[in-house]
Amino acid sequence: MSKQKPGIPKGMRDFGPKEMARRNYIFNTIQATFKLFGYQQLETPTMENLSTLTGKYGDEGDQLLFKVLNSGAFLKKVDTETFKAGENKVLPKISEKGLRYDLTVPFARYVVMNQNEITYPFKRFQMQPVWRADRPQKGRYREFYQCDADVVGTDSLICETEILCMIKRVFSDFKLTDYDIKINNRKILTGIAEVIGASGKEADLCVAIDKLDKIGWEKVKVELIERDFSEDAIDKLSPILSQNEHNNAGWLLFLKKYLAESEIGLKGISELEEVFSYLAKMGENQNHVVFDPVLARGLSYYTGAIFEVKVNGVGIGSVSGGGRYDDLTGVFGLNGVSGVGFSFGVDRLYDVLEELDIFPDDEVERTQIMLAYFGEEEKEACLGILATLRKAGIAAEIYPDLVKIKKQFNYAGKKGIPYVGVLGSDELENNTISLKNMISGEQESLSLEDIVEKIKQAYKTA
RNA sequence: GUGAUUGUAGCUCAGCUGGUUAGAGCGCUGGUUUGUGGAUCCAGAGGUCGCCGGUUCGAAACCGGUCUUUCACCCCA
Repeated sequence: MSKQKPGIPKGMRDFGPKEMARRNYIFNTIQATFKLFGYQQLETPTMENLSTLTGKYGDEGDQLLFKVLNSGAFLKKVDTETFKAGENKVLPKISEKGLRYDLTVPFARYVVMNQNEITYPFKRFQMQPVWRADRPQKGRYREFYQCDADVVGTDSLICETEILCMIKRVFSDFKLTDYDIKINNRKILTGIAEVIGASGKEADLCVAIDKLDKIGWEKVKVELIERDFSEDAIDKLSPILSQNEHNNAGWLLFLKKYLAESEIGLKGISELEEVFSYLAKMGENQNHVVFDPVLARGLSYYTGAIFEVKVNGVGIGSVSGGGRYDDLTGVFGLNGVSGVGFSFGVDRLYDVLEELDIFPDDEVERTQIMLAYFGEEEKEACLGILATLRKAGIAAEIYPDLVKIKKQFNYAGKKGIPYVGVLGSDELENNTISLKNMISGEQESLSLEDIVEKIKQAYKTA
């Protein structure tokens, strides 16, 4: 048997103890806020039927789906003729399952399957990995976690407002101060497209305009022409782009005039105004909330509010996004269920907190005391002590092998364990334990009861 | 999907225009101390030079392919 070098597939990552402590901090922080706002947890399977997934994310999205080969003789259904017809013909015959691409579509599937058991409005959160066969690069992985919170079965704009509140709360928990929650409304985009005489082309419009900061107005113009926008339309668009408004209220005032001819556009504005008014009533200001009339998001199913959160000063894309979709469950045969939701990208949040170096100290998950000993007899005595410590709620461990005391200390030092209790013949005789503080280096002889007290005390003050 | 880029010891990297036994620092193991870790000193172990093939008397180095890393574009969390 030849030795093989271990490795993991492209775009996949391991998370060691340190990463996990930090990731759990992120998960716990987000989860606490979700629960505080009345969301309940849901999990769905890793694999979905390919028929559930395909066609929901556009052609590009379909390309990025990980497909799972059928079990058994998967080639059985493929004859020479279909094989020659190419992968589009072969694929459905050899693969009927795929890895989930996001959490929203599986959620929609769940809602439809359980429509009669669910109490509406249904507020659920979900924190699970998703997979995309993308080319990995900065802030982009093939396996990454999303933390979604969605409400279905209500049109109330209170939900949108609460999303703003949740984002603000989570970010404040993370001690993030410089970030923007960009908000827009799909209806405003539709209105703009209407007003410039390019109805139905808001998606193209946004892809082009989104690059304004990056490539400049002239190049955006070129792209707009390439995307089949008329000169006239581009002229009509320019007032928005030259608008120098940085204030939400000012923007809305401007757009009310600009979109005066578009009923749907005005609807979008009034929805936004309603969200802002709720926000005020919930005692929140509009800090970090930035209205961006050209914000659009890839997923075409959004019909109302659109959110995207970007942390400033770091080279990482958006860390959170979402919006309202009026008919997500429609494709699964359940019409008239409106929903709104958003998602935190855990892996990108991790990168952001890392880059800004604002992770809290992760001492909490450490073992508090380790027992070291000199011989067989002492080792057995340690086992009882160990049980007592754990019963008292102290994270304790014993070095499992009888080795030199130096090695036992070394282990404790490496692992950052703050206390080591030493048992030797003297201690055994006097019924004491020598407790060494690994940080100060001090050592004292104590009874087991004293040690329990001391460690509990040390952690209470910490 | 397009265009670049990376791969040498556990880690971070040297290795000149192809030339004998591939190096350093850190880490690791052991000793200095058969009852005390993080310091010093001493010793030692660890590498099919990503993988496959080609050119050559000779390849870690050159060429082709492939996988992987990182990055930009596309798109997206």
